[in-house]
Amino acid sequence: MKIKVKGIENQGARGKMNLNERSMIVLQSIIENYIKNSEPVGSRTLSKSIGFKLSPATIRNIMSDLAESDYLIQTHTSAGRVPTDKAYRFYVDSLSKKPAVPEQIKQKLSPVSDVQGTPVEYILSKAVHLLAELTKFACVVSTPKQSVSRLQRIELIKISEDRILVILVTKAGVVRDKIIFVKENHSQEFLSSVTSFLNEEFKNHSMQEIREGIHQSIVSDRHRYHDLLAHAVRLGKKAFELNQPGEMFIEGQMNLLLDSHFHEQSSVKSLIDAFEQKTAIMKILDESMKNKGVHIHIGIENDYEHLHKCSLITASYRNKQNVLGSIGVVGPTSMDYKRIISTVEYTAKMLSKTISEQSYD
Amino acid sequence: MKIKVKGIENQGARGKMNLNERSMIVLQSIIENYIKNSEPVGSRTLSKSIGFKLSPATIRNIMSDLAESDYLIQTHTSAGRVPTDKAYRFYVDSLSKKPAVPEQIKQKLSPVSDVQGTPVEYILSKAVHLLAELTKFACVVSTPKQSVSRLQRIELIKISEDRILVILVTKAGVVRDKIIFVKENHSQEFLSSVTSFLNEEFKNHSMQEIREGIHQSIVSDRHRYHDLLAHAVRLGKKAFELNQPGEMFIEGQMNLLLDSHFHEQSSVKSLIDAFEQKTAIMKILDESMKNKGVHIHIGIENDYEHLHKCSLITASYRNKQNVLGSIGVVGPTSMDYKRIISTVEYTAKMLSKTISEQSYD
DNA sequence: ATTAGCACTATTCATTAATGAGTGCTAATA
DNA sequence: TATTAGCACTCATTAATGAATAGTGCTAAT
Repeated sequence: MKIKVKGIENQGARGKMNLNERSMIVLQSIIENYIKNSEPVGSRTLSKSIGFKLSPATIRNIMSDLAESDYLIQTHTSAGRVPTDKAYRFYVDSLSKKPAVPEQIKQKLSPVSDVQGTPVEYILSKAVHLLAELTKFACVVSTPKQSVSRLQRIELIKISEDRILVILVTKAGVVRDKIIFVKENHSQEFLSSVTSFLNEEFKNHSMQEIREGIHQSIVSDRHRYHDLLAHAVRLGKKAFELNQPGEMFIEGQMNLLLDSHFHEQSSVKSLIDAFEQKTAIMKILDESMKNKGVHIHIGIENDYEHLHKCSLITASYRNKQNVLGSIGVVGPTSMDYKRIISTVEYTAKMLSKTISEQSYD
Repeated sequence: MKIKVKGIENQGARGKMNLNERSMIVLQSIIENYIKNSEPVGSRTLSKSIGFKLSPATIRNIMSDLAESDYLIQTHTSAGRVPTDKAYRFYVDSLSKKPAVPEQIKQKLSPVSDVQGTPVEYILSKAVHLLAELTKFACVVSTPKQSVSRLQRIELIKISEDRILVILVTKAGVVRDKIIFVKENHSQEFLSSVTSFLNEEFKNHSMQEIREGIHQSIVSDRHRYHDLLAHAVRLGKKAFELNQPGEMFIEGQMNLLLDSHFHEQSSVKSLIDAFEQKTAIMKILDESMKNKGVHIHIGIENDYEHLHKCSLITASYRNKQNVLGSIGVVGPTSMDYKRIISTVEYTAKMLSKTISEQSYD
């Protein structure tokens, strides 16, 4: 069987040519082979594993072209070829139809919905744990951003003479508590009044809005004429002050060490650094909240240098109202993108579903 | 200079002899040498590094005896000798005077007290993070056990028709929340009454006591005559039900990989397993709460097989009233015990101090 | 009891050679 | 003109060898 090649803009100069259909198939085949075996793939192997008949020599020519266009590299002269990040990018972009999530994976992730009714943090940690188990890579999940979520309820509880416990419950079902210190010794009855006032005033508003609203209340002077209001505003300001930075749960870091890629290369130190200062990964997760669907960051595409040997697959999770956070996988650039992408996507979906059902809107 | 040897029960048979003073010094010297350089130590090296004059040959004799008594092993015939777990046990037991904590370490741990006023979990994570940074090993800390801590306050908040948010504040300053599902649609006023009742009834009692107390209330039938009481008991039972298993924070797992010992031996897999199913380490932390002071588990002494190449140094932390949890270090058996022990001890002390000051008794 | 001396042993390191997987190029072929 | 067979060449990997080294154990002398 011969394959008809419709060269798309196949200009003379090889180095600059676009990929024709056949070389695309060859490239895909190389990539999938490499993903599977983690070993440079040579023309002979490929000639066998590829769907149609093509001699090693011909394949060598194609591979040579692909190498010239930076889709492949050789570790040394007599070695097979290895896909570059550019190749992986091509590969994931050409994955048009997402494969159905295997029943087995669905089943392994089902415990996520079992923990419905528990604190959101617990659901998240369950999800990220299972994801790590399934993918055998490191997995991360960011806790719901406080600023976007909207207030379901605030409660002020007197704990001691100078301490008040503030409980914030958001529509997403997230409970945050913190202790604020006050100079005046308020009675619990008084705090109850303030609580009622704050709830009436701010329920259903986002934390962001509330902070701004309170700021305005302070700027306006209507509260000067009302003692309760004045105190409510002052306490509220403290209560709603954002002090907890966004958190992130990490699971399965150690998985990466079993992966041959990280084991051989001495990029272990890099990985350690990457997870040590979590900011870079956190940033990618935050970014992922801005758009729907699965996000893919391949190797060199990452801003942070220590992640240059890694790919990140992320997807945001949400309740009915808002995007809350994201969950993702950190693995080698040669990961099985098909599988990981669909798994992450499905996990995010499960997470969204579970959290939505215990949200309050 | 010659060293007079007062042999303590130096019976003829070498294999069964106790350690005389000189061989003790030699053993200590070997251990400290090995801890420092991670390399088998030979008679020649030792002859130089030891405090007093002794020829390599003599030292060889001593070492031979020590090897026969299972304090040392050789990796092969022509290698120096390496301390066994038994040797490390001897070593830590003979560390009578704990060295003062270096000012530098104190300084690096000072941020622990800076986070006073934040949730206990945050203080814990700060402490364990710093400990990992200081020791360069993996560190763990268990969150306060709910059962032992005593109730400062309970609050029931109506969230939706069938959901009630329960907030438990313990004397230790730990806030726990959970959502319980109910069939009846209670009004918030009613919940407030129940709240008052529960607070009056159970404040200052340990969770354990409360659970038992409520059980008794149910067994007795006095509540049958009182509607509020009946509901209070029913809600309280749900509210105080223990559903969150003890948690544990882990930091610096990756540090272990940089350690030459784990790198060379392929015991990495074991370590991964150990941290994967956290129960074994959790059990050791729990155990550590039962007695005061620093606890040391050396290699083979650990029940859990995957920890046979590790030593664990743990210490409990507490508030004024109760032991709350423990913090610890997981490292290679050849860790610098002196330094690690004093660091863990000091960290636990800092933790206790910081948490005590924001406890409510 | 201690030590010097010496034979012995096992690791480590560098060198060498053989093997093999894979390429690039050229000439033959369909 | 596209494909293929054939061959020379390259480089990593492996095994084998031998020299250097660090260490011990034993024995005889001090």
